[in-house]
Amino acid sequence: MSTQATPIGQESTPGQPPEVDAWVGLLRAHAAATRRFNRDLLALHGLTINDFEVLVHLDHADGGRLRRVDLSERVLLTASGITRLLDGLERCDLVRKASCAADARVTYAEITETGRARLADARLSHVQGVRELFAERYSGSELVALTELLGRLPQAPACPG
Amino acid sequence: MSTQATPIGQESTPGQPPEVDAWVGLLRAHAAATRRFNRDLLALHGLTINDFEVLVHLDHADGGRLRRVDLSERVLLTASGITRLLDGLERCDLVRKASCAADARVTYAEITETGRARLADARLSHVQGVRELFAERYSGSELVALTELLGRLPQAPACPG
DNA sequence: TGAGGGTACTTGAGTAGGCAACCAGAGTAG
DNA sequence: CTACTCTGGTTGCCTACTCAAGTACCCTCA
Repeated sequence: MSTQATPIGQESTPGQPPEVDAWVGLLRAHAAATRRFNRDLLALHGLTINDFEVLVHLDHADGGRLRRVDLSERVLLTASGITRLLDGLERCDLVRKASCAADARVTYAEITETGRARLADARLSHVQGVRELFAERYSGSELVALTELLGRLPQAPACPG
Repeated sequence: MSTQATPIGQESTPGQPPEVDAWVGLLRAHAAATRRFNRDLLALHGLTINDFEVLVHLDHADGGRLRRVDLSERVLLTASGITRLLDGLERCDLVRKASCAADARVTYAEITETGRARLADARLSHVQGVRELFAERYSGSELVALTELLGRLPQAPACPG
């Protein structure tokens, strides 16, 4: 019984404090959107959302390469998560390893030409999908507001505590 | 270079259309918050976020029971996801099966007394955690706005297309 | 120079959850 | 009653990820 009776199909979890409502909303929104995008991306381009995000970051990075640590911060995966994700991308030849002259510990992940091509391809339909989903429901200023609000939350790179 | 230089540690993915920014924000916010809550919830009460949500819904439901289908809509898991999640909860005796007289196909998930107790327990600290995280960053009206905005997204129960 | 501690990454083991294929009961339609 | 379809649910197989432990390297500081 807020401003507007929940427009949702089900009552989500009534009577909760507003913080919890927001959290549940985030959870549901993420679950729904994620599933949808993942499915599309996977079906059309054989990439998961995270694969895609990683490629985007590499593509954008200087020299098309990033240290694994930096990647893991950017996409919020653990180090091991990144290792395995990159394993997959390497097998598909979308990414290759490169070593660092200055520090033998680091292995760069470097996007390949195949990777760039695949990304360009996927970007087209994925970004399109994202834009549609969001544009259908939000005005420009609402998008800005949403982004700003969401932006306040994250930044727990790996282990906040 | 928007209204306010990205307050984030890294530039996330600059130059994207606003819809994509919002989407990336959602992804990151979810990843960060989820990891944190899941860890706490798991450490303190041996529950995942989804376990918790399921218990909440059961607790709130009429007779403490719901059909699996309905549960899966509420927490946005697939049918199989729900089955396995409930397997776990049943093993811990937090939930039990109950059959439906009117329709032999359905098996209710019914919260047990142990389940209610565990939930009450977990709720305390979890809700507290959620409230803190959100209250730290949002005013009351911002919370409402955020919830409303997020609420527009979901509702792809299983297979929208 | 060599011991201690931090950092980059990998690996082993385990969990969550998706998809596809399946079964069983429920509702029709003939 | 049989046949067909729809719906609720479970199962097999597989992927993505996490955590914890381990390896290799860097960087002190004595």
